[in-house]
Formats: sequence, structure tokens, C-alpha cells
Amino acid sequence: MTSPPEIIGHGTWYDKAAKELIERELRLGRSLDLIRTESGLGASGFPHIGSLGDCIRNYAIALAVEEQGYKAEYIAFSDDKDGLRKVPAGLPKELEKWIGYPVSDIPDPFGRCHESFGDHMSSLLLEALDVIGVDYRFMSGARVYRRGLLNREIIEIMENAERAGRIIYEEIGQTKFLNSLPYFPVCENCGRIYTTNAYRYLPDERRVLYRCEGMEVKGRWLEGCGYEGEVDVTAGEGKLSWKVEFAARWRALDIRFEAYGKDIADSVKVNDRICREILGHEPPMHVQYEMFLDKGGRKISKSAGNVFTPQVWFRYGSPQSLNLLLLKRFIGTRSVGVEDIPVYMDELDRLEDVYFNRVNIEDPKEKAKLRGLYEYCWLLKPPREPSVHIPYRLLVNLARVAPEGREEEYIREKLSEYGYLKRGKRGLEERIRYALNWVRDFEEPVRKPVELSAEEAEAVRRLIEELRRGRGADDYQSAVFKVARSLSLSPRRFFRTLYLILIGEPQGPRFGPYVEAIGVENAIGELERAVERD
RNA sequence: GGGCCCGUAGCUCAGCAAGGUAGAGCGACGGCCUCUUAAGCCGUGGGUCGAGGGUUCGAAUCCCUCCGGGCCCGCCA
Repeated sequence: MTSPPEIIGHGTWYDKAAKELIERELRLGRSLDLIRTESGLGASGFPHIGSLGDCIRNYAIALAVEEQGYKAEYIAFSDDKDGLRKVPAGLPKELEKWIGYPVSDIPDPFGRCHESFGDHMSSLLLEALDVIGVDYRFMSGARVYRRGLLNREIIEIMENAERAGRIIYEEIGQTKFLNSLPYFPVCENCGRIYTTNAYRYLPDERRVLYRCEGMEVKGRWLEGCGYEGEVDVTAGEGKLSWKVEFAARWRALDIRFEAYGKDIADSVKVNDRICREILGHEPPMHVQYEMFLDKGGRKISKSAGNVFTPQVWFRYGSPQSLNLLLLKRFIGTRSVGVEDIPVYMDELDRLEDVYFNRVNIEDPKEKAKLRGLYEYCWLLKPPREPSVHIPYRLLVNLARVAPEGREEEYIREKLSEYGYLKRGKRGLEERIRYALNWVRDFEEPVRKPVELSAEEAEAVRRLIEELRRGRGADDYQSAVFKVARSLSLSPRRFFRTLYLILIGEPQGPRFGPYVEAIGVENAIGELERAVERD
């Protein structure tokens, strides 16, 4: 009640969770030499913003643990032994033939840039982690199985498969593993992993007997090849079902924390019990969060198949602004789209103002939280100086009207005029680039031919004459009124026409200075084209 | 069938971890550039925080019930 507001770490949710995590490990009496967090990286499709969220949040916990004075490590585990279930949007239909194959066995559809389909997909996510500056230890599921890192766990689970099947049934009502082993061998005949049914385990040889009988994948029946075989479960020729695999990973890799999306909540629930009851190991601390949803409606990028990827975000916004989206809240379903990027860019500026004491926050708890959030957006390596702050919308508006060929120069001039550059220009170049990308990608097609009435065409012709005679911004500005008066045209309407011709918008910057900025010859050129077309 | 989240200004949402005077953006409205151009600037209005109950000196925030909306999982991962 009246207790002083004791602030943990940087005052954020992450610091509190890290503290709980450490207290839990102390209670369990486990070594605190190295606290590992983990997240699984899907490798069967384009990494979505949410995939990055899995990584960043688990990494942020690792950072928070380090802030409490312990060593921590974040493991990015690629689920590349998983089979392909669906051809991702934007990729050729021919890939259908690879459905059911482990994604690490499928050739890279983009050519030779990566070893496999799975490798290509997970590397997209790793690239994003590198851009953001996440310090991770990468593990490939396929390689982990091949190197036998999970062998002890696989054997224990196979030996107790019946109990595992019962636990799965009790927790989520799934009957499949009452009759099958929670292990998917890669079929030695056809190479697929989802079509096999492992029905018997031979403990002495550590082999499973299986039939390639087929399985329903995403509502479609995937026919098996009928092959019957047996495989050594320690040879990396297959994988554990997700229902038991997490548990194996947690113990073998000594994972102490894993936050997960609610889509895998059931699997986590089952794996917690498997881990405790079969592997005799206390599972990691968990936090469940909601999903990020696509807003839809807006085309993002053809090559990415309309998936909202981190790479798309980086075209229009900074890595830190993306971190802000991913870190600021842990709960609540959130629909995200590119249209949200400006909001997060501006919000990050506000946080930066708080961090550098440019705005005062009375409540110390509130202040600590906002500062902490800012620091986590920078992964605890905040800059020493603030960047230049410009409302994103202003940049976009300037980018929209900037004369072709000298966009950056024009924007810099205007910003300077508006007084935005007084406190330095740190990060200005990137901001201009984001805004220009935004305009190029989302606002280009508005420039359509302007239909001119005979009167308007005449006005434009007269204006061209005046502009040729004029000498400077004031002359150009007056010319508009002069011409309008001479033809008893409403200046308002005439301006509208001129802006439509020059920038494709009914309104724009002050005419005279703008003509000077883009070069009077260029302006005349545009106007001539408009009358000729007419 | 099982589970999770949300409901706050006209709209979109923040605030909720750890209770202390209700916030932002957009829109609306009014004003500002001395030749009828605003992307800009200044200002105004606007909310019984879904409903009810509980805890508390104090609840948007914690607990319970209900109503409304959304999402995830259901023999894959």
C-alpha cells in the first residue's frame, strides 16, 4: 500500500518475469550458471512478424536475466525437421510434390542461395535477428537429430510411449498416440515424414517399425507409399512428434524459460507433463501470449506472398520500432499491418524523449517503465544521443511532393525551414528513406492524367508564358493569380488543377516556392505535357 | 468440444505487470499564412472505462458473475 515503489531491473514486465524465473530456479535447486531461454523457429513458410515476436520476447527475458546478474543465453531452434504441410502463398504450385517431406530435405525454391527450403526460410528470420541485433545461438532441428543430441530423451520416451500416449489423451483427448508411437520416421522409400506410422518399438535395438500409410494434412489426405520398414531412432532418420519433442528439447538443452503463442498451448501443456512424468525433469517456466494477426486488405509485397515479414517492416520503419510493437505488450491479440508502422515510429520518438529527459514524467514507476521499454527496444544498448524527431506523416507528405531526382535534398531543405533540424540530424537519412519507400510503394498510382476544360487549358498555357518570364518564387506565385484574373477563373480551382498536374493531389505546398524547388523548367515541362495530352 | 484475449471519446486504440484526479492519434468544430493553395501551427468540444457484484480509505486496473465481439486448438507442426 504505502510501500515504496520498488522497481525491478528496468521496470518492465521482462524484468519482473526474469526475477520470478530466477526465484523459481533457486527453489528448484538448479544451477544458475547459465539460464537458457528458447523459441522454435518455423521453417516451413515465410517468417511472419509474429515469428520474430517469439524470438524477441524470449531473448528479452534472457537480457533481463543478465541484468539481474546471471549468465543467460537465447537459443533459436529451427524446426526444420518438420514436414512441409502447405505450399506458402507466393511460391510455385510445383512445390506441392514436396508436401510431407522434411523442409530440410526440400531444395531451396529460390535457387542455390541456401541448402534447403527450410534453411532459406529460417535464414530469413535470422537475418531479421541480425538486423535487430539479437544475440542468439542457432540450432537446426535436423542437425540436432542427426548429431544425436536428443537420443537419451528419445529412448526414454520410446520406452514409455504407452504412458506418453495416455498423458496426451488425458490432457487433450487425442487418441492417435494410444496406438502409435510419438515418433515420425522419414520413409526410406519415398522420403516423406508425415506419411509414416510408427507402431512398434524394439527396445534392444532402439528401432521402430513403421508403415508409410499416409495421413491427413491440413484437411487433405496425403497417401503413403505403402513401404514397411524399421529405423534406428538414434540415427536422426526421423523426429519426435511435437507432443513430446519440446520436453526432450527442454531437458537435453537445459531450457529454463520459454514463452509461446497460444496456438501451441495444448502442446506445451502435454509436454510439461511428459517432461515431469517421463523424463523426470522440471519443465521451463512459461508465459503464454496472444497471436499477431494480419490486418489484411492491403497488398504488402508480391514476392513475400502478402505475408507481413520483418523485411517488409524494415522498408518503412526502424528495427527498434518493430521491437516496440513486439515488446510493449505481452497480452492481447493484436492485428498488425504496415499502416501501423508510422504509429510505432512516432511512439518510439516519444519514448526517446522520456529516456533523454526531454519530457518529464511525474510518476517514478511510470517513468522507469517507459525508460525501460525504450531500453529493451534497443536491446539494452540505447544510443548515447537522441535521434532527430519528425512526425512520420510529415515526412510522408514531404516525400509525396518532393521533386523527382532531388527528393532527399528537398525534404532536408523543408525540414530545415520548418525548424526540425535544430537539434541535430541523427538518423535523418534513414527516416527519409522510410518515407520515400512508403510513398513509392503505397501512394504512387494516384498520378493520373488530368482532364482539362478548354478554359483551364488556356489558363495553363498562359501560365507557362508567365512562368517563362518570371524570376523567382514570388513571380511564380503571382503568375497564378494574374492568369486566373485574366480569365475570370477562380484561383482556388486553378490551384487545384495545377496541383493535380504537378503532384497528383488537389492540394500541395505553396506554389511559387514549390516551382522554384523543382526547377521552373521541370514545372513547365509537366504543364506542357498536360495541355498537349488535352 | 476445450482454451485464450478484448470491450475505454464519433473512429482506431494506449493506459492494466505493481490500484492513487481519464489519455493519444484521426475525425468534428473555431482560428492562423496581407494577393481565396496546408501536408503545418494554435485552440475547443467530446467518455457513468460493456453490465452487475466483491475486495479496498481508494478500482479502467485485482476477484467473481453475466452480456457482447474476436482469436487459437481439436489427432499436423
